[in-house]
Amino acid sequence: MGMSTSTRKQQAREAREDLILREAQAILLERGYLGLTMDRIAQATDYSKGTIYQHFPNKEEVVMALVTQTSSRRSAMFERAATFRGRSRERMAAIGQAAELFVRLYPDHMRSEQIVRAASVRDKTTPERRRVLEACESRCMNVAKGVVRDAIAAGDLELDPERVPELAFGLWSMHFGAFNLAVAEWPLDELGVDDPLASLRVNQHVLLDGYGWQPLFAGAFDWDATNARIAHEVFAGEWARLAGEA
Amino acid sequence: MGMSTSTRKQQAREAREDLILREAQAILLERGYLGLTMDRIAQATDYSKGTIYQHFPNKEEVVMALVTQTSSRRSAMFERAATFRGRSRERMAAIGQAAELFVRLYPDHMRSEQIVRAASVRDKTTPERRRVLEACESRCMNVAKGVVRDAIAAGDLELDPERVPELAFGLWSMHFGAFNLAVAEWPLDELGVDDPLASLRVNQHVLLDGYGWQPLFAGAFDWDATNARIAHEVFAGEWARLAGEA
DNA sequence: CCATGATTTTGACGAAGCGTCAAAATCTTG
DNA sequence: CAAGATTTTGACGCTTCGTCAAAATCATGG
Repeated sequence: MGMSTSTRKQQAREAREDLILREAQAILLERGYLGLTMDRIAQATDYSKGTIYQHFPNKEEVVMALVTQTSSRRSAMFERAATFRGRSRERMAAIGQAAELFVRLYPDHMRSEQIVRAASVRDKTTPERRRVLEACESRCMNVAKGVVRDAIAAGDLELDPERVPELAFGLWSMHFGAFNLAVAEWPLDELGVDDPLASLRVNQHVLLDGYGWQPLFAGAFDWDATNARIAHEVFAGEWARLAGEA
Repeated sequence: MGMSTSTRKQQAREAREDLILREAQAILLERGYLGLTMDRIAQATDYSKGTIYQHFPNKEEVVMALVTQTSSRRSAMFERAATFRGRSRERMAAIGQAAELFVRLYPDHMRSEQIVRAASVRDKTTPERRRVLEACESRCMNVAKGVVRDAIAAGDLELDPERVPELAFGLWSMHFGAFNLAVAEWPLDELGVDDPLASLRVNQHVLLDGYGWQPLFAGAFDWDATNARIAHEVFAGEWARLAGEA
């Protein structure tokens, strides 16, 4: 058995895994989590159930794989956001824009992530794949923490370095909560919240103002211009795609 | 058929429903969401499956009922918190303490709520029971909004009344996110977040500082004293229970 | 090109849960 | 207490899961 054989097999395997995930994604989108079954995946991919099980030990793992795929895109967007040329707080604003853009591009991802996070579902997945997802989160968190540290170094923010994770966690929990509330079609408007994402945009800035991170949102700084610049210089492609889909 | 007969039947029915929910709660605690089955509930209650189905059309509704029960306790705690005698921002801090106390008293509730919020699960529940849950949320939200309005009226906070829901949503999303992240046993500590609830306590105050709500957290005010007073004057019973369980 | 052994694919199968419903049990009332 | 109304029961049909022996396909040396 030559190297080329092994490679060819490996490639075929990967191609098939891609196909499985593509079809699973489509089924998930069309019929929801409960409508996603291993039999249906098999049928859609024209493979037998046994073959699907060669790739994924259960459907939770399939969903986990989908979540992981998309999550790594988010990490990449965060990393790209942090490269924005501007003051530290503008770079953090870029990360915020990345996060919002992400949920708007992949609204169904949040729904899947919610499922995968539920304890009973997560218990059926392998630690290995969980690790991958944790790594994505870690990347996002590290990008954010890096920007905070840069802010301290640049003198834009006065904060004990010990408290950097705390600040990052504040942003994360606020985003996580708002996105999950926004995506679960709960009647938020009846509670007076017409546009949760808009509220989030403000609250995130208010939080950073609370930390005294310069330049303040409640100040003379032209944040509209910054947001426009971020959209143009970092996420032009994504915004175009979003506009195209709508 | 006299009135007493009807009443007796009604009472028996309610007693049975309580029993079902109690047993379901126990099973949920012990075996998780996927381990909760209608057959097991039937077995545990010594009724047949058909009888269980007389009360709940599926297990999603059972969980929904459990979530609703506990949620209404949270609403009550919020309402009690708002009665705290103090300045507006202290009263909001009392609500914060209520929220934290609640997750610590019922950590499993958050897990169930997470499941019930997932779209695929929620779709199987009746609109009627969803309404009940929404009503609980509405109560919580209204308590919070009331305190914010009081703050504006008292001059502790300068804010366009239009933006009251926005502020409330900021707190809600931050809490919701942090609680869900804390309760899903994800390795947050590896991301530098050792004590998510402690971080939340700070971040919630930082957010309100960002809004300029007096008296500020980052000021001379003695917040430790306020927290102790809240714990003692409003939630003495709950804290005792928490200490007893630990 | 074929034989042979390794590898992969298949789908039938047992187990488990769901929700239903006709029959059995129980209760009500004249 | 008899007859009719109501409630309870659990067996049944259906769906999904995950497995595994048999069939199909592939790799390799002659």
